[in-house]
Amino acid sequence: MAKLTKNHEPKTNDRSITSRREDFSQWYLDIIEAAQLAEHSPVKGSMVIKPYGYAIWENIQQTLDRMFKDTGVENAYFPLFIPESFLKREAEHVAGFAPEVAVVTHAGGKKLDEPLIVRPTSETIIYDVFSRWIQSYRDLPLLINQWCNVVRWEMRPRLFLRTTEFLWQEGHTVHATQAEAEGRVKQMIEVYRDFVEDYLAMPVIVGFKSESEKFAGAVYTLCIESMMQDAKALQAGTSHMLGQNFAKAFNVKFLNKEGQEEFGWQTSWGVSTRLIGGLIMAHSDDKGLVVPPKIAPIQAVIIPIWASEQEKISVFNAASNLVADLEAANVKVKLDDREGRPGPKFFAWEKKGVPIRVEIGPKDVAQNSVVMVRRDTRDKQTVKMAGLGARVAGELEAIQKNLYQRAFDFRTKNTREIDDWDEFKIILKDKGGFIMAHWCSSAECEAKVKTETKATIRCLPFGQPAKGWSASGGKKGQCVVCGKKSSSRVLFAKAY
RNA sequence: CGGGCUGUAGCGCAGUUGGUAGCGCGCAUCGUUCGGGACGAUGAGGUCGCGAGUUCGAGUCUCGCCAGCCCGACCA
Repeated sequence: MAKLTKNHEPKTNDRSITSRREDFSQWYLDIIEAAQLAEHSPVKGSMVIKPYGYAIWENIQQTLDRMFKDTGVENAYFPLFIPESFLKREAEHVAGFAPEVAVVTHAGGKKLDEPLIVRPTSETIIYDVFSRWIQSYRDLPLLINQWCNVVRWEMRPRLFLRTTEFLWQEGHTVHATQAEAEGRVKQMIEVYRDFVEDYLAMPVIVGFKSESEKFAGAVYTLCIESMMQDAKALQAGTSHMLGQNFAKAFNVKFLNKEGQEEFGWQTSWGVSTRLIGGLIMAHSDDKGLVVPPKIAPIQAVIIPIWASEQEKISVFNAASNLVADLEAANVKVKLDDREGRPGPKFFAWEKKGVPIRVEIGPKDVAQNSVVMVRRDTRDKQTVKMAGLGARVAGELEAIQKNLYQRAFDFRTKNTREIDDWDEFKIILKDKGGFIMAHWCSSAECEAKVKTETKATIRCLPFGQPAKGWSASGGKKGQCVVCGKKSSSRVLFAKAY
């Protein structure tokens, strides 16, 4: 578990980001503990999410939920337990998930006729229900989302990134045509991209998963991939084109305008509490968590400083005016009115990643000013009390931009185009990061890369000149492994 | 399931050739303090991972088991 020194600094305090890569997992755990986000539960692999961590999740939920609803999606809820036979109806799906499902064999004091699985994802049970909801093309498109927990019995759990039980949302849609379904797949990955880039300030690369990495049962999978501060990749969200695979397995049919029976075209898409893990690894520093303002439960904290009782009265007086001013400017503000010295409070809020700290003491009251400190740069300045709300709001925007830019620059610095197999191996061993390399599309070459370097194909990127990698993605070349013809570069990286 | 490391107070750790349990932080009370982790005094807190064995005596030695972490296979 996390080790804190006697002064409660994360123990990697004096190290730079690069040197910390050696001990990145410990650093990551330190941040989670220091920020009071989560802890291990008595059951191996599951975690307790503490109030502050959950508050971040709630902000993620609320924002995404609004974005989904803007595209016509509605929320619903489906059962936790799924008959085992459901899982088996789609061949690829069962092959992909069977090893990691938890199975309930006994309940109510007796053995069940048919075992129930705890959902690892809900395609099967939802589509069984959909088959009864849908009769006519007039029932389409059906656009449903659910927020829930799922269970996947993974071998190596990791707080937030891969826990046995995790919270997520899973969207499931049914469409009358293939084209419409494909449009939805694209639309939702773009929603994820917007959310992750604009709110979580994590630049992502959007693309297709390779055949071997796609969702079990999908025709193809789109994903967003982000780079963490140790230059490894994190899959932050996926959107699957299911074609008619599940429709055929679960009898999701409708009558078209011509009165003919057709199978529906389906999609599913999801993001999870893993996003919180991504947030931590993308932005935090050796002082603790750094939360982008747009997702922060508390955007500004006011710390009053006083010695005498008289000072306390005047300082609190001024502080409560500031609270009102900041609230009027739509800043989520907290006044830390606890007893105690200011020093420990500074550290406590810094560890939680609150974007802006406002210090107000007798000197400030006398001069009608306050001290404002940014979490991202730790830049400290004296500013006027009047108009503080607007000033802080502006600063929050600047922090949001800066975090994105910092992550973007880091990714750029650690992304390389490689055409030589030996160089490919050396770079992955010594530096890691993203490698854009040509690939012949064969599963053999993909597997060879994985065995020899531990890197995988993260995605086959779309061209995205505006926001991401844009170099010679479209140019033809030769597979970095076997030398055969390749039509474009793909993204290789070691991943979480 | 393989390879390595670790289990002693809430957390981090020390504990010598086997001799009756310690330190730091944190916590509680009081006082002085209060602009980047204050100081003093007093105090609470332990089935030394579990179980056997050796011994007058085991945190320490032996055997077995369990748990956790790291590295691989799995993965949102």
